[in-house]
Amino acid sequence: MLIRMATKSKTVLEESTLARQHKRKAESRQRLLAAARQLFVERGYHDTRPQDISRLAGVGHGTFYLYFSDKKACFQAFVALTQAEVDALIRVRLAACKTNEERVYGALETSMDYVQANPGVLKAAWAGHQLMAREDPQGAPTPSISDEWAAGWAKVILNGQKAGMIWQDYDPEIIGYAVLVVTSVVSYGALRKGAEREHFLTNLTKFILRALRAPKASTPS
Amino acid sequence: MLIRMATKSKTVLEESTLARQHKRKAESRQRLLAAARQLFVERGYHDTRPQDISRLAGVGHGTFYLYFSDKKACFQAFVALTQAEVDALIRVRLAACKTNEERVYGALETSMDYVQANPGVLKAAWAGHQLMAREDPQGAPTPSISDEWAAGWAKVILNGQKAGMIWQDYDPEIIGYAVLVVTSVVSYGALRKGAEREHFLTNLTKFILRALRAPKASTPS
Amino acid sequence: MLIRMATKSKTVLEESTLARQHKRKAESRQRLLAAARQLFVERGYHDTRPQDISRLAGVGHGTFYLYFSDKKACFQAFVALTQAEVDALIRVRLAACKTNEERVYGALETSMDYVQANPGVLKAAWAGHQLMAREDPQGAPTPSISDEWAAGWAKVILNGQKAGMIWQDYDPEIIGYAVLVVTSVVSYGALRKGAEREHFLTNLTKFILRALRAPKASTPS
Amino acid sequence: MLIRMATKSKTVLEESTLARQHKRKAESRQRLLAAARQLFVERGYHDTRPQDISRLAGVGHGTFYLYFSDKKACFQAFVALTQAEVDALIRVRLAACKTNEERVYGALETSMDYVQANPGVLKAAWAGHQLMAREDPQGAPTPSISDEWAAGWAKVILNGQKAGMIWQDYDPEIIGYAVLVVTSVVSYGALRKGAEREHFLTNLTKFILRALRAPKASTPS
DNA sequence: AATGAATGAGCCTTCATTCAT
DNA sequence: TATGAATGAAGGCTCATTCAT
Repeated sequence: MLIRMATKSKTVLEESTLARQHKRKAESRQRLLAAARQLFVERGYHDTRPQDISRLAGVGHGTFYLYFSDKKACFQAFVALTQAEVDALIRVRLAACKTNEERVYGALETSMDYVQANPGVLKAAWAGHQLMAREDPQGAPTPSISDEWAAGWAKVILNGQKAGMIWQDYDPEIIGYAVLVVTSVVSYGALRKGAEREHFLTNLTKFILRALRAPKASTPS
Repeated sequence: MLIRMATKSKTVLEESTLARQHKRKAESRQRLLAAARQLFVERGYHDTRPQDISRLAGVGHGTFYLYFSDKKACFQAFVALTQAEVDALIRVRLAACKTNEERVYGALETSMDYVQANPGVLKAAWAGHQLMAREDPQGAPTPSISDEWAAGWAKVILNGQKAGMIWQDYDPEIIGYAVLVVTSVVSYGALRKGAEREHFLTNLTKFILRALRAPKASTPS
Repeated sequence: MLIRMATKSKTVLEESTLARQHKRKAESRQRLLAAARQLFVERGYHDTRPQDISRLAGVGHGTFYLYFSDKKACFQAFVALTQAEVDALIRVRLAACKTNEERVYGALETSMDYVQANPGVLKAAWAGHQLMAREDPQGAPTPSISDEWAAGWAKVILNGQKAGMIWQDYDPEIIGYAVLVVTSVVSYGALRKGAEREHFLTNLTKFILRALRAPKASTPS
Repeated sequence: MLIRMATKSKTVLEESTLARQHKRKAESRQRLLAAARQLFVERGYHDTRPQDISRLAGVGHGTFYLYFSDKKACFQAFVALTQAEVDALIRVRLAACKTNEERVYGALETSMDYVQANPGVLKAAWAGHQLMAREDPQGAPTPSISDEWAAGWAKVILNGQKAGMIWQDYDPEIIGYAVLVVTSVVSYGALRKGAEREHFLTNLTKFILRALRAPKASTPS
């Protein structure tokens, strides 16, 4: 009995030790990623050193390389994280939308919310991503953040066309890309000239909707 | 006699030397800029070294610093050159336009022509420009290429509004930026999927015009 | 009762634990040494990290330092082990030899057997040993593997001289070293050009014996 | 006339400038190689840093990489230099030899002279060379110093066999290697125990000659 | 004006070792 | 005893810039 208890307690101890280590490990990665995000945003890819990230994260230099094989790998993790965050937000928002108006407005507003809550993050992720592509032409052609989103818009447009809501003569892929680009204006221009959020959003939403909407309703008159 | 000859020949020599030097000086700068453009486009800002530019230009390493105080200065010269080129082309084209349709289509076509004639140049100038801005936050806030163009579109839009051709509820600055961004799609997406030039151009032109054009209902009064 | 049981079981537990611990301790050291040998041979001293050794041995990184104070200490343990192995084999073989012919042939064959059974081990031990010597000039002047073996040959030669079998004008130490070096050829050149073992061995044996054996003319008197 | 003089003097100036630069360039390489030799010998390959070499040579850190693409490349240059030096010395010496006795003795003496004049150099070149081989298994299989020399001995032996001076039952390649290894003893053991040069040389020469010489002359008696 | 050898601060990365558990 | 996350000094190398000619 005692033996079993001892054995068990030992096991418990080991487990808790392991658990604590795992927790610590996970924490370190989190802190590194948070620091990386901050610095990549503030200084850009080339002016951020692994050392800086480590110091800001409060860990040793070498620890960085326990979690990322590379400076590049760290950046890609940052990009992936950002992409996943925005993607999740938009997905949630769009799920509740029924009309294209709502979709466009929702996507724009969600992006803008994210941009305002995380100033510069989307811009940094986007800009750095372009660099990566050039530097490593034969490396795994990291699927661009934008490509997936543009494809999403293309699908929305195609559905709109089938329903007669969107001009039939559009090429969904091209226009999908155009819509994406307009929505991306929020990540660059949001805070310029103190343009107010509402004003900004309304203008862009109208712009897109008017460009898309087929003159069906207006024809029958 | 000997003196006069010497004097004269010296003067002549100096003149021709100076002339040649000026010519040579201008030539060297040209060649450096041409080399810089090629390399900045092919490799991007960070992966292009002054030494590479000099070698490609066929001049000594040190010569680079006779014409540019800095690597950064060289890049800015490249950006300014590119901007001036495109600007001139568009200006010429738009001068002959009478309707907004023509203006939009003309601007898009001119940009696309430039992009196809100089693949990657606009993209490189744009991308690198963003880097500069971050790296030197207090330095002369280099006027963005895009800002001027966006302002141009804003003016076009304002005029259109006065003439009742464009929705009155648009903020010219914001929509000017949106139009610019859509036109910039040509510099990124032009060659994707072998989309044919005509197809691409038509789609984007329609997109912009439909977004801008006010319904006839609003014209009367 | 409970106490006694507890006490007894505790004692039992301790004993078995201790026993197991000892066994485990010995096992861990063995496994580390085996892993170290493999890696030192495959990659050489500088390209083998304690972490690699630990992983290959299937123990934690820190465990390495429970058994070796140092990476260097681990290497020296490996060298000592290798030396001991070969030494034991040769000692056994020579014990049964009566003539110098047998001794030379036996030593060569034993070395070659070892080299073929453990490819690269002797070479690695030898090469690494040289490094150690240079890196730690004031440290305990690790007795060279070769020095002891050379001394062994010197003794053999001296005996041969006394018996009139070996040239009297040889300096046993120098020639001992020469013999050793020739025998060491097997560890470098054994597998070159697929030279057959027999051929190789015969050549080297003849070479050494002819160099050593005194002419019969000098025997009488 | 004056013009031509001016032109000419300019040309002369340019030439002398180029010449001086070339000279300076050559000098830097020389100094770097000399420093590299000293440090590789004193500390071995792994404990010598490019920085150390540069500092000892009296040039900047980066200058090192103007002359050697790599630390490894620098070491290989050192090895090649050493090999060339010894090779030239031996070649000169052997050219004047008529008998094998002279050849063996000459080669040994030359090597020993070199070793005494440049203590440790041969040893360092040899030892480091072995490391290189392991570290870069697929790299250009740098022809070993020893392989060429062994081949040289093999040729000597073959000729000796044709002339009936050397045992017919030897495989020239194997025995060539054995002879080389014995001669290499001088680079390792020369200064051990203060063995006197003459004594050492004589012993090794006898050893080799007795191993090689066929008992022709002694048969007819 | 032109050259190109020289410079050295600074970057990314590795790895032998420690220590909290 | 055993673990493995954490450490940070040190290494090899790059490249924007200077300077003697």
